[in-house]
Amino acid sequence: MELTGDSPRRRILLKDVALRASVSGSTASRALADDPRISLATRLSVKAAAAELQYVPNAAARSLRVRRTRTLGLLLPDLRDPVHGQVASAFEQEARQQGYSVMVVAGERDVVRERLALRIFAEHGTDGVAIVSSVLAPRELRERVDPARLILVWPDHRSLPRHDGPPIPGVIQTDDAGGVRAAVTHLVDSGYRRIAYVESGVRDSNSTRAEAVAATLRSRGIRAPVRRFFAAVDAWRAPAYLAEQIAADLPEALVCYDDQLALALMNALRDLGIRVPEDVGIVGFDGIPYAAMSNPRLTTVAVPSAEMGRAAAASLIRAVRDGALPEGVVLPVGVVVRESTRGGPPPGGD
Amino acid sequence: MELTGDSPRRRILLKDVALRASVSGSTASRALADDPRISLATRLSVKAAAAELQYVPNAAARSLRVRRTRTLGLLLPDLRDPVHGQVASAFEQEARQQGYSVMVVAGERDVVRERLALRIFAEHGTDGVAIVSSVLAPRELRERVDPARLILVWPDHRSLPRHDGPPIPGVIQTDDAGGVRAAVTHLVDSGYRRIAYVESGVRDSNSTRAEAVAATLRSRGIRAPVRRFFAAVDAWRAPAYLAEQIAADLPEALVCYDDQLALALMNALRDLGIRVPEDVGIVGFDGIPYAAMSNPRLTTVAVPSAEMGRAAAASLIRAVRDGALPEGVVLPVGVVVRESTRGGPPPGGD
DNA sequence: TTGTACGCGTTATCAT
DNA sequence: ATGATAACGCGTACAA
Repeated sequence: MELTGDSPRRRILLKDVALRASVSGSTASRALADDPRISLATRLSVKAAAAELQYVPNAAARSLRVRRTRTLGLLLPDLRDPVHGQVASAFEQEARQQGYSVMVVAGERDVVRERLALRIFAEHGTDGVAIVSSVLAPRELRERVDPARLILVWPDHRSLPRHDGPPIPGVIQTDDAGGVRAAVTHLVDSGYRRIAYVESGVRDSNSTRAEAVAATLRSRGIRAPVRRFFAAVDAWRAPAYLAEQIAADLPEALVCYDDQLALALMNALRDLGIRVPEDVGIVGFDGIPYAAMSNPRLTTVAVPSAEMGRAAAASLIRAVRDGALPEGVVLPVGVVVRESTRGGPPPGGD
Repeated sequence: MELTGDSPRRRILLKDVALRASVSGSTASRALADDPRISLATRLSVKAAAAELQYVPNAAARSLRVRRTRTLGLLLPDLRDPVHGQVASAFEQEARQQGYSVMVVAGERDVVRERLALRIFAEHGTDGVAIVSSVLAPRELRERVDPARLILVWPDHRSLPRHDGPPIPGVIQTDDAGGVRAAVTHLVDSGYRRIAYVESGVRDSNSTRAEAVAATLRSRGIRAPVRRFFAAVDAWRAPAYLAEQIAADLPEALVCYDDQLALALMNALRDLGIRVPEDVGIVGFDGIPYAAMSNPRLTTVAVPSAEMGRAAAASLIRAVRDGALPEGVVLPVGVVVRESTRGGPPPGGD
């Protein structure tokens, strides 16, 4: 069976290229890898042959040999919300620029799905994995994934040491507490006193923010306990009930778990005839683009989501290359004062 | 070298499992695959061994053999915007539920990057690929990717036959023109006459919408040519200049390329003292969640983004399984009337 | 500078 | 019902 049996577009193999360039398979392989031991002439002719035949190397075969896939695993809670979309986007972009592909899995804040994701990554032999705000404990993560090839993108998390210690290798953190502190300081400086926090779900990041609100108020000598409202995880879809609760005992300002919730709440409060910021000040968290376009524009604690994704990919690739975790990073988080709180700039800014 | 040489966590192989269960490699393989020829007893004992050893199969080796990767490629323009985030999310979710992993690449509306993506998919041997609104022509796509394993998620696109013909196999379309028609009809019925379209970039989907606006107005006997404003691709980031242009010759209503642009414009017009909908009506496109939370809430043409992603994954998997493209799909697109146009419901609805 | 031969871990064919 | 063996496509140690 010679050249005859080429049925509908058989896949081109390395040996086809080699044959065409009249060299051996190994030479072809080396030529394509720009091995300096191969003469420039043959290198060129092999590449020409590869181009003509539209040769595409088989990643499976290659990774079976070299034990690397040039693939990264990215596990995050959800691709829908702007923050994680931004993180994923930046991660993928950085990875692609460095020659890595990325396999994404949305864990949906579900333990089972997250474990499954890790298994999938293991099966596919991703060179490294990055995990964004998982519900699995860091400890379990490091058990299931080679810790030397694992980057954690973690908001200021309770189960990790506080950010004011040294950065933890392989961990990208954000100074959530610092951001909240700045926001609450802004509120207090603007004369707000009766400040409430609107919680969301039961995630750790929520507690961090709640505690930061309370701590800052305490440090400013405001003794009344901070009022807390509880929103379901997806409350932003149907915030009417929550808005009513809040309206029934309206504080002077609301610090919300995130921008989605803040925007939804602002929207629902409007239906109740409550004006922002005249009747109540509102502060969000995340700094999504829509926070800058709402009416009134939302004062928020802005997190560098794109930088988180980029840094995660960059760190992960370095970890893969060096075989050791790079320095951890703590990214700054700051308040952006807009129109939903008093003391901000006059309308028209931003 | 017996059991001694197990240096830092050697990876567990199938033969380790086989050894532990005292069967051959082939039996182990079959047992794990639930091959009925293997006795139930050995099947169980093999699985037990695999579990104890935490065996994880090597996908590279497997796909080298079986020529399938249980991996899907997803190429889309951008993971940042809500629409594609939604599509990606639904795609990944459906794929995962059916046992497939997904490799995403953002093409960023760049020809080179899109071609690179296709090559990456080819190298990794994805079982199929889905392409969302690419800038590459369908023709080129079908040249570079096996057309029997290629799903196109295509808004009502000029280079494809119109949606009112039969659906095209392997293509998920949306009835963009129909949606725009409904929106413009709503405007005309509400008394709007001088209607302008705000374009974005030079993409085909833009033309489809622009033409649909014009055609609908014509069919309603409005003879004045529709005024067109031109926004750069990323105009929503800095819409002030565009807003000034529009304000200088204010039409009665604006139909915008998409919601982001509409929201940004509404925001910028506000700075110019122009009220919506009193001074000008605004219609968006996409139906992103924030359109429902703006002030005033945005009237928009809603596209079923999640369903697009889900359908794409489902179709692709069927294509992979059956070796042939499933029926095409045309998804409905409808106008959602809110507060940014007159004739909508009174404030408080939605 | 280039070619030969082997092995990566798995599944499938063929024998038993 | 199970085992031995070959093959998937590539990279590389070794030989020439």
